Formats: sequence, structure tokens, C-alpha cells
Amino acid sequence: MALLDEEGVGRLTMRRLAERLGTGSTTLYWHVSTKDDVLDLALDRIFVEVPVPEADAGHWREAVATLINGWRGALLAHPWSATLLGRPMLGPNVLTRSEYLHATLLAAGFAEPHLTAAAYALSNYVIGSAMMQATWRTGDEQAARRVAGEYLRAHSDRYPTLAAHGPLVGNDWDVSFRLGLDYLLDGIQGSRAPGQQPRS
Amino acid sequence: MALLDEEGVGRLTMRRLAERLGTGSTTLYWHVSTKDDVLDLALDRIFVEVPVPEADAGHWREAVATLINGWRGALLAHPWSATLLGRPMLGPNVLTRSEYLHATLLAAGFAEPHLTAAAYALSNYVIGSAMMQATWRTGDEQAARRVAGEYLRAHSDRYPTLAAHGPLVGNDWDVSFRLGLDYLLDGIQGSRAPGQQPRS
DNA sequence: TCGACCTCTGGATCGTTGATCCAGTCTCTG
DNA sequence: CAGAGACTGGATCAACGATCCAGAGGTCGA
Repeated sequence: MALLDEEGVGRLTMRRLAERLGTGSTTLYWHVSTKDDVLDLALDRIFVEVPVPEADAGHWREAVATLINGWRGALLAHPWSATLLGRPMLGPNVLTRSEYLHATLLAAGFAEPHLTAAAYALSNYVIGSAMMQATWRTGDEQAARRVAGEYLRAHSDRYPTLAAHGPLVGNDWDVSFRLGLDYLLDGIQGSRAPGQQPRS
Repeated sequence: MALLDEEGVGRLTMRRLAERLGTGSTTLYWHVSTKDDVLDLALDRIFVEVPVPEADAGHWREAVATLINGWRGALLAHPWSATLLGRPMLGPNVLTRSEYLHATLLAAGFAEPHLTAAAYALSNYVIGSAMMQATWRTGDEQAARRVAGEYLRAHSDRYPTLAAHGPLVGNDWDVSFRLGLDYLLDGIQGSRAPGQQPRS
């Protein structure tokens, strides 16, 4: 993970990783069977940095928001995860967080199909958001956004709204994410029929 | 794209692509400067399959839902896009759809910061959802889900809620996506102050 | 004490890949 | 018809993921 944090996923090779660990590259293949295994392990390792709120810790909405915000923070702390998110996440750390999310929603009184749909929406929202933002954070974020902004302004005839508002002109990622999460939680909360709130 | 649809992104090499086109691999480098350019072009090419609703076509909510559903359908029609989504999307086809999304929300009466946040949330939700689902669709979906489901049931002591409900046990992706989109649109609609609806 | 056995290591090597060099071909224009 | 620019591709390079295979280190029972 130190190697990934420093140089990104593109520059991670089995040889360089072995050199970093002070061994030969062949040795790594005794512990993992393929390079994808290394990437899967690294991706799951990110999630130990996602704090899991204590059970029965107040309102379900706060607990879910805490989990999702931590989820996003961990992914953004390691931007190389953006490229890796398009692979099955079945590691124990991911599953633990996902289990907590489902359990919290279940205890809050959500029933199918809303239970699965709510967890589905929250997970995919945070994954998509972190990936989008991490994409623009690789390398020099300021330079990338400036180039993209100039490109949009140069073609402002084709993309007028995008050049005026738009995610690349003075967008505060944190504010947008928080608002988007509120939209989603509002909608989820509204899907629960009255009288279904065990501990609202 | 035919090569990608048939064999996936892992088996796309410049040599095989050149052979498919009936030329040498060197020739490709006259038209593109790197392999990443090919992938960027292929990813943007997907979006021509996303129908853009006509302007002034009824309620903004229906227009947005149509765009987002088409967006998801195009990504799912080419599951190899899941691995590629973690890269900057600045192609003309993507920008056209993004421009339409922002313009529609602007015309519907949304103002900052809700305008940017709504577009941000919708884009990231559909990207995350399509990526998650495409991840499980590569190869034999039935087999992958069965293996994952058995794994969860085997560790049902650690993941009880996930083994009972959970995205891998009888989850209808289409239903969950539609419900999640409704949650998001409900929340977005609620963020607009009364009296701001030019054409509600 | 010894030797069989399992865990673990790594130099050498294979096939493949992305990318480049450079000589050559094609086509269009004046 | 000559020259310039657009385009092609065989040969080649460094780097990569992965494997082969010989061997080191430790453990345990006879």
C-alpha cells in the first residue's frame, strides 16, 4: 500500500514490490497466486480505515452517514483505488462494513425491497463519488481541473451550462457529496411507511 | 469495441486490435499516441448509445430519469466499461450528455449549490451502480453469484444480515436501481424551494 | 543422530506487451 | 513528373507477469 500511495497502481509491478520487501519477485508468488490477488488484498485493506459506528448508537441516519462518510474518506485517502473499484469486493473488511450497513437499515425498520435498494443506492453513490473525485486527484489536481476548465470554456458554444456551472468550475466536492447524501437519505427515509420505525 | 465486447478489456492488445483491423500494430500509433487513448475513445464511444431526450420534453424528472436509465443501459451493454470508468471522461459524447443533465436541472429551477450537487449525485449514482453490476456480469454471472452466495452462507455467523438479505441473494438489479433513483430524485425534488418551479 | 518432509526462497528464463526506429509506400498538388 | 506530406509495417527494445527448478531452512518422528 505504501508503494501504491507513492507511485500509483500503474507503477506497481511484482518486481518493484518484491524489491520493496527485500526479496525476489518469485517469492511473492508463494503467498499469492496472481497479481490480481495483490490488488484485491490492497483494495480490501483500505476498508480497515473505515470506522464502523457502535451498534445502537443513536439514530440510524447518523450511523449510516458516519459509515458512508468514512467510506468515502478512506477511498479518497488512497486515490489509486479508483482504478481498482471495478472488481469484485469480497474481502472481509468490505463485507464487515456492508454487513453493518444492511443490519443498521434492517434494525431501522426497512423491509424488502427497500432494504436492499437503500443499501444498494448508498454503496453505489459513495463508490461512484469517490471514483469520480479520485480520478481528478491523480497527479496535479489543480492543473488537470484548469486544463479541463479551459477546454470547456473554449467550447462554451457546445457546452454552455457545463462551462458556467459544472463539476470543474469551482466545485466543492465535499459540499456536493454531503448534499447528495442528504438527497439520498431523504428519499430513503421517505420510502419507509409510517408505523415502521422501531427506533426513529 | 467489437473486440472489447467479445473478449473484454484484459485481452485487448494493440497487436490484436491491429490484426482485427487488418493492419500492423505500428499503424495504430499514427492515429493514437498511446493505448490509453484507445481506451478513452472506446469509453466515450459508449455514450452515443445513450439517448438524449428532446428539449422541453415534459417534466424535468422524466427527462432526467430517461437520460440516467439510458446511461445505465449503455454501460451495462458493454461490461468492460466497468474497469475503464476510473479515468477522466472528457469525450464529446460524455460532455454532451452531461451538458444536457445540467441544462435540464437549470431549466427546472435548481440553483447552486443544489444544481451542481444534483447532477453530481445522479452521475455518480449511475456510474457506481453500473460499475457494481458490470463487475458481477463479467464471465459467468450465475456462477459468480452462486460462489459468492455460498461463501456468505458459509460465514453466516459473521455476516448474518448479508447472508439473509444482501445484494447477492436474489437481488433484482433493475428493481433496486429504479428504487434508488426514485430516492435520489425525491430528495433532489425536495431540495428545491417552493416557488422555484418554472415548469414543474 | 539422521533423514524424510514441508515451507519458503530466488536466479534464470519464457512468452507477451506497449512503444519506438526507420525505411519504405501511397496519394495528392503544383 | 517531382516533391512533400500522409501513412504503413517489419524489426526491435525494455519491461512485465508468470513459471521452472534447484536449493536453503526448519521441524518432527524413528
